[in-house]
Amino acid sequence: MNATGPSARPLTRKGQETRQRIVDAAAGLIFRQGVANTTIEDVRAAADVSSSQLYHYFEDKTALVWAVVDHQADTMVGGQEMFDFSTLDGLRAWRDFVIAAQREHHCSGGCPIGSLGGQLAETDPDARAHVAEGFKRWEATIQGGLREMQARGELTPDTDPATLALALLAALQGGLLLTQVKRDTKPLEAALDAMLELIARLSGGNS
Amino acid sequence: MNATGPSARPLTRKGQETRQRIVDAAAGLIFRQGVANTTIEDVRAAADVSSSQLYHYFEDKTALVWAVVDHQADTMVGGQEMFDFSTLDGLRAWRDFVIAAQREHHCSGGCPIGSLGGQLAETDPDARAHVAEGFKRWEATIQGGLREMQARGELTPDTDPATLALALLAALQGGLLLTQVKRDTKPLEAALDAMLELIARLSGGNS
DNA sequence: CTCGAAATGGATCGTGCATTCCACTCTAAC
DNA sequence: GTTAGAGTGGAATGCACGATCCATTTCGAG
Repeated sequence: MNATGPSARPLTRKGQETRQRIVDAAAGLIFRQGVANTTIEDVRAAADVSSSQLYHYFEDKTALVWAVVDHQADTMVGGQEMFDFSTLDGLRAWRDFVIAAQREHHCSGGCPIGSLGGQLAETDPDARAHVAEGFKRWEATIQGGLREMQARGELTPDTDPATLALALLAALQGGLLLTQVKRDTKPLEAALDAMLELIARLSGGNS
Repeated sequence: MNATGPSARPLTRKGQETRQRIVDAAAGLIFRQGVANTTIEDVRAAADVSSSQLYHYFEDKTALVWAVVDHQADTMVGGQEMFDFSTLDGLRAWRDFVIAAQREHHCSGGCPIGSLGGQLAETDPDARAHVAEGFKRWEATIQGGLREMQARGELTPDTDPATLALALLAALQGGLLLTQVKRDTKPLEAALDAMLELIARLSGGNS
């Protein structure tokens, strides 16, 4: 779950801090400008470290990217824990939150994990696996809520929570991508509302 | 809609062919390895041209990328014309086709336009606009079908075809992204099936 | 035929950027 | 307080890759 430095070197407290500073800086830059357009020099300057430190903590640029992927997955999945995916109101609150967040960013950047996936999937198989792992954890969170919902009888028994969670995550990712490209939250709203509408209908209501 | 060469130079037939060969080669390479990992030299070799020809037809690499974006949008939108988005059966046929296509590619590459959007949105504002334009045309196709469906009374009147088309496209994009990252068609299936289920329910049926 | 422009070939250049290296300093265990 | 290894600084290297240049051939209108 956490990319280690070259050959799992031991880290002092100070070392951990520096390493973290590097990952944070890299994550921010990569989110804003993409993987390919973020140079080691950019990261070096933003994290206020020397280039040797970068290579002290990370084998090379790809290793740093892996660490960023894991970091973003942690952040993203962690940030969803405050929401309740087991009620329609909880899902709606989440929907509102996601949309508001995009609006704040002026619809730029897309999904911190998803966009990494798109950039790395065909380039770096290991990174792709890291991203896939991140999505898996994310799905699990959503799935847990839906399963709970179903256990309470608020979701038709013939619905598969795993599949529905996957569909919801896909709608989110696609909505974020279109929103990023169009610089407009409408696609994200449309995608999430459509999925919530379906879930509402699957939970007995039908309007 | 079509990126022109440096200062709209006139093109002979042979010139058009060469230009097309370059765009085709670039599109293929970029689809397989991404924008950043496709070098001018790669394109040069694949298209079997000299580097001067590349710069004869395209101002620089970004201009070539724009042409590729337009080309992919044309291909994608054109390729959907054979489907009927105004009936549930037509939509299902489209669903099957898209999924089969992914399976053939071993789930790699994602959406030819969508993945470009993800890679270029924060890097090249002009390219982002080109991608947005492509999506707009794509939406229009889907929207047309849904509107027809509604005109026949097979879609509840309070449904907005534009919004639904956007949601469907988002589900497709997200499904393709997850499928690309996971190398498994399940996410794509889940996303499209969910949207089709919703559309089915919006067209009167409710199971 | 012929002349100007388009098309082509390929060598060359310049540099952005990942990576390496070595010298020096700090930390913490014993 | 000594020492081994972690941490830091910054200069130096090397090359991949985008871009330029110029010479040569082909095309097509008049």
